Amino acid sequence: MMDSAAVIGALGALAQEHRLAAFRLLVQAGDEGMPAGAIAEALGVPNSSLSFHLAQLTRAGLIRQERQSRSLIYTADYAAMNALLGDLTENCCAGAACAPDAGCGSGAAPVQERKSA
Amino acid sequence: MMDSAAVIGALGALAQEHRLAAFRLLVQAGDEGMPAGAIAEALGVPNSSLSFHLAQLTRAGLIRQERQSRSLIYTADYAAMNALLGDLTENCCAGAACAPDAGCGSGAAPVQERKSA
DNA sequence: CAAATATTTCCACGTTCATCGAAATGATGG
DNA sequence: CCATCATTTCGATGAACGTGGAAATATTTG
Repeated sequence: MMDSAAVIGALGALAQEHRLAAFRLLVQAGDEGMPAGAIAEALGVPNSSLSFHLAQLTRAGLIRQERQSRSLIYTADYAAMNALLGDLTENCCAGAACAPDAGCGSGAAPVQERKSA
Repeated sequence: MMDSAAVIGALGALAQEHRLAAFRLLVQAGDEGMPAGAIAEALGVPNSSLSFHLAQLTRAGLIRQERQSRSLIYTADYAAMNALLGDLTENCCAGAACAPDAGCGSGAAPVQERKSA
């Protein structure tokens, strides 16, 4: 049951090209996560700019930060994302076409496996 | 399969207090929709401000406008919202806790019935 | 401690966003 | 066609956002 402010914060955090891309990247990276530098390189965004965006995502509670020696590893917070989707689904469900059955094994990204890459 | 730009547009459209409230109101209003004035009053936002927000939601494809004599009736576009949720779900599904089973009949808002109000 | 590495914070800049009164546009009725 | 009602567009203003180089902050290594 996220409150409106949290929902708005999460939506706003994802409503930006680089942040959405970063979040998607982290979701695909799985629990292993990725260091800030790798994300910046993958996205082609300067470190300082990316740092700003990662801070936004962190503040929204969508990702988490954890230091691993020199690097700061970022990981997606699935629970937070599911809470957001759940909240949105609740408020979208008007009896009409509800419960989006997309993705989730359809073949989009069978992630979480390629952690040994 | 919304493209990134569409997803960002929709997220950005919902990431604002008054717009999220307006969208929720329209979802609950069902196919009947609501005239701009009624939304403005319900939300306690000046007409001109609300008009701006409704335009944003419309541009994002989340709501639709239809004139009914003097009033402009707005209705939520469930398909668009479901497409958004589907896209987000796809990119959130990392094997972990996927498919948000919240709402959808749980008792949140058995809407779509009270259209004869 | 000094050098090297990984990231963040600071700062200044231009852009976009949100607000709301006032004026303009559209539609209806007498 | 004039008055009225419903809504939007215009315009100005202040706040928040996105950007990226330079400097500052951790952390490991020699």
